[in-house]
Amino acid sequence: MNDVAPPTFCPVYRAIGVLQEKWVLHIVRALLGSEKGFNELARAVGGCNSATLTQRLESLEDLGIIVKRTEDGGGKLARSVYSLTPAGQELQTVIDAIDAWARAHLSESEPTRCVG
Amino acid sequence: MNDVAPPTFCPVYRAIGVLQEKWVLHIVRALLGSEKGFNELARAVGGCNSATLTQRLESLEDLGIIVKRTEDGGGKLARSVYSLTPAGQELQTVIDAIDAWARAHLSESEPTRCVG
DNA sequence: TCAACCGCTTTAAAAAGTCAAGCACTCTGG
DNA sequence: CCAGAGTGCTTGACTTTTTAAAGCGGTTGA
Repeated sequence: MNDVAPPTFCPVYRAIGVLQEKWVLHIVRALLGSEKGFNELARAVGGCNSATLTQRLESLEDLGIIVKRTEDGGGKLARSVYSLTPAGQELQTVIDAIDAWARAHLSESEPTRCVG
Repeated sequence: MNDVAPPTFCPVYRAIGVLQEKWVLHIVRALLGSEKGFNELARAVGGCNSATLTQRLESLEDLGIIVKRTEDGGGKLARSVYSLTPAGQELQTVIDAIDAWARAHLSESEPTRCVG
């Protein structure tokens, strides 16, 4: 009846809350390679639709994980470029950990047609 | 016109797909401390409802990340106990990476009322 | 001019998650 | 003995999130 107060309310909890949002890790991973434009990023992520992507990009920017830069490519056409902040780049360690785990435990019984 | 085939279709991609499901990382984190019963786990995770929890637990078991053991506590009352498989325990590295990142980049401007 | 790219936004529908209640059962305390 | 609280879930209705598909204003290239 008496609800127990959230037992552990630390940064980790918040971080998990951020990173488990759909597409977030994919976005970060795509951006770790190189900065990208909107559609370019959408293609790299693979499967995320523009509405969701826009939203994720906004909240990730609010969190200081990515930056949006609008570059006036010489003349008219303004291109938006998304890239990781230093904080975002440090998520590399997280991706690496996932990568290592995945190779060790996920590549066994699955199709895993890993191109490249 | 020609749709590009999924560029990277590797274990990592799958792993991210698994780990970004809502509550999954919380569940793993809770279970890293010690094995737990259903309601106990629900409380440790904090905020996940039973329907979702049941579902996550099932898929995590299918993936070989957790095991469900039904122990006949001496007499009648059968208690379900969930614990991590070796594969699941190795997610510790992922949680650690998130933890480290969170402490470095998430504890700055936020309330972060970390009890304990 | 027309088709194809850019970066998005909109709208409606589908999928996912949540709340609250309840079931069947056991164990504890007055 | 029997209410009350605990166990592990399931169910159904409701809300939130994600989705596909289309579209818009603009540019570039054939």
